[in-house]
Amino acid sequence: MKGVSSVQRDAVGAGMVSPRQLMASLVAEGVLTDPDSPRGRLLNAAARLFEQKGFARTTVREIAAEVGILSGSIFHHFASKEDILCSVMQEVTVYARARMASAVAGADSPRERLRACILCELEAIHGLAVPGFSILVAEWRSLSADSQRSVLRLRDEYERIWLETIGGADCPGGDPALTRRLLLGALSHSHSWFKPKGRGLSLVELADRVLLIFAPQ
Amino acid sequence: MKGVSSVQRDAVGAGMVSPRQLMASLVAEGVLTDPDSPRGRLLNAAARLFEQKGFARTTVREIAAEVGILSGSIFHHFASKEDILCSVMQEVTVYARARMASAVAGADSPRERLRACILCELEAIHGLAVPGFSILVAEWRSLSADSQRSVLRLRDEYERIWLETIGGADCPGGDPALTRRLLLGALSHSHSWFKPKGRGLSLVELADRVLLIFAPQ
DNA sequence: TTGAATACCAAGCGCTTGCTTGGTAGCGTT
DNA sequence: AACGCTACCAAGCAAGCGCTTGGTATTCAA
Repeated sequence: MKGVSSVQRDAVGAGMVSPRQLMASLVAEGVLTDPDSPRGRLLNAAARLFEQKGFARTTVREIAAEVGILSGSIFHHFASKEDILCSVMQEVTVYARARMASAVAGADSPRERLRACILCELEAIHGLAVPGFSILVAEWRSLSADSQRSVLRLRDEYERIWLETIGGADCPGGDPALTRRLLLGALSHSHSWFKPKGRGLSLVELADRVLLIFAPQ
Repeated sequence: MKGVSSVQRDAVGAGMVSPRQLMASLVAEGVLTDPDSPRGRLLNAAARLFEQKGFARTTVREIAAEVGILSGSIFHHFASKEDILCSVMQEVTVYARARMASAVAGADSPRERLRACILCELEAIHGLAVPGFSILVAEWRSLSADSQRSVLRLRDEYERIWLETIGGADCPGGDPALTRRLLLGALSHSHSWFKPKGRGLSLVELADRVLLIFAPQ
């Protein structure tokens, strides 16, 4: 059981399986691409670039260069550039869903579960836990309608966890779907202003502030 | 005084100057481009296209075709494609700022002022009042650092109004800057899910729900 | 030993892109 | 009548793009 005694854990993961363990089991299940395979390395490089510069401003030549191959060789692994984006989003969604399920499972009270959801998504958005997560919101329009559907299908359970958690906590308004949408907007926008370094808020503090607004005690 | 008796007003504008009047006075001041001039028509067409398909997926040929000229002729009005985006953002910011100032001036209590801000921004985001507003958030990264600065300078007063209004209402947390950031995220994300038609929420109802969360009575 | 599969290279095709250049038509001023 | 200004056209350039094609090295099972 290597990796269990890993020193650094992210805040949500305390008491849960390690990120590495989680990913390894998902790879073993066959629902996630092995990050050490050629395809996996391409997906990671693409995710990083899409997050940094956006989909349209990233070229296949850059993605290829990032893993040390020529641009044409990419198309032995993906049908098109959009296929790369779609695959990145699918992988990110699968991993984020597993992480979210694990996060709420480790929380006891309804309010603690909501806190775990918020923190889990914040960590995903800021690349601490799920590299490429912010692409899901930022580059949604770059995806064809068909690809959008394929990602949405994977995202369903992720959102179901959210809705049940919000429904369990007593949030004002009594409309979990609306609360979720406002929360998603508020949290994902933090990607463009939150700086973890410095004397400002930490991610955990931010999560608590958000919790205080959306589920006042 | 043509246009004053305009039948349709947006919700925030009740009792205020009409959108046409406001824009006309800003044009007269020289801070806004006349929408009937060649440059103004190009800016409007570009704003519409950037909003629909995004900056990167819009070509200068499409913008030109929208106003019935050839692509090369665009560059007698703008230095580059990015200059078009920057100009759109500047114009949008100037107009939105004037509208926001007018909105809070028409509200009496601190809480009403916050409500007016929220509704005003919602109407802007959904293109009912300020076409192209959503570009400010969606395409921010498409702008060079210099252009970002030039837009930020114009945006300062807009954000100042927000911060003072939030500071005046008693929002939980006691951190107007954080509240503003969460609000901006929540409101601008509504662009991707809110459908005004149908039996769902209206924009005014949405504003009230948001107000209830961010400034509970 | 052969054959199939995987992963990649080398070269470049066809197309689109933002943008340039040189010239012209119309209009108002002097 | 001559000038200058604005607005635009016609044509196309250079660069960059996603992607294709034909071939090669390596691996591994039969």
